[in-house]
Amino acid sequence: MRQGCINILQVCRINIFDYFCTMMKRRNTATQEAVLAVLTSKRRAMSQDAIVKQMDVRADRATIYRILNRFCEDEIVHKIVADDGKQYFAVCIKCDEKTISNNHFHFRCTKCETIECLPTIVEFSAPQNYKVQQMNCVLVGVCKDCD
Amino acid sequence: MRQGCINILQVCRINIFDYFCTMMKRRNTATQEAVLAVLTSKRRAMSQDAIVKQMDVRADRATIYRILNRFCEDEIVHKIVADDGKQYFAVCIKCDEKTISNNHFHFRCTKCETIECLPTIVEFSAPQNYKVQQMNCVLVGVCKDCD
DNA sequence: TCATTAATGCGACAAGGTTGCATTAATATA
DNA sequence: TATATTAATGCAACCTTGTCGCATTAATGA
Ligand SMILES: [Mn+2]
Ligand SMILES: [Mn+2]
Ligand SMILES: [Zn+2]
Ligand SMILES: [Zn+2]
Repeated sequence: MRQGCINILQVCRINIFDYFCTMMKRRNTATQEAVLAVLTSKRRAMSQDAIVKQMDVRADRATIYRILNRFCEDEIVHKIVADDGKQYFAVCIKCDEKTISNNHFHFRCTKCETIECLPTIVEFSAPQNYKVQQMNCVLVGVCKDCD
Repeated sequence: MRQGCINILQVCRINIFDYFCTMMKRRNTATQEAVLAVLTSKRRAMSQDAIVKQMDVRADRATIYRILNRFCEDEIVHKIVADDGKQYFAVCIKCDEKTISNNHFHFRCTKCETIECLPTIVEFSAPQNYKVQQMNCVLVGVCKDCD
């Protein structure tokens, strides 16, 4: 990866956490910063246990969940429930060239067991008088790196 | 509902269970028939506990799950994991005028708390070299009956 | 420096689902 | 019909994921 990219990512990460602390009036704690750091560096949808494994700071399970739910409330992270019934969390990337909103497909690779946000918007025509407020769409298969 | 419809549904249900017993070489048991009867009569995606509540025969939780997974193996039922992380099961309807395959959206109504199969096929264009084998797509909102 | 209270750790808990194992009963065959 | 085979079941134990209450810690503002 080019140096430029790393810088952009790092600036981005700092900005998100900064936004979280100042705009959302959250306290600056090592654990919260570490969780966000993992999510932004991996750029994948990750489960609680996967996140903990990547963290340098130790933290309780309940705390991690509380942090993740806080991130969701503040809309810097979104939650996906995969077909294994587990919750996965991914940063809402806004510093990228293309903004990825919440209405996109997710892809679970059965080989590398990762879940990623696809830049593919979910298109549908719901039947008459159905009001769609959220969606949770996961495609399952083999990703480009595993085939 | 017209008498004709009921007849068609009942014939259909008998045929599915008959198919299950003869073609799939499964034994004819009251519990299996009861589970399938609930699913075909409700025509909704139902969770294990919702199914049990509708059953006249009593059966163990583990047994119900084993039956449902057996139905999935034999492809007379399909499984959806909703955004509450729970598994829901729905008959694969083939006796209807329009066949509903597995590649359709599901809709969870937050008011009546039901999950139904929509006749809306999931359309998407996965990125280059991604192989999609299954999907689990749930739209969440308010259904036509609740608004 | 101190007061406020958000954030954390710990334990307990619940829900959902699976598995092992003994028992029951559906089916095929004699 | 009687018997053997083994699929299906019931029960208990277990695991995983996620949440909650409560005491404690520490970030923040005054
Ligand atoms: Mn996403
Ligand atoms: Mn369906
Ligand atoms: Zn992969
Ligand atoms: Zn409804």
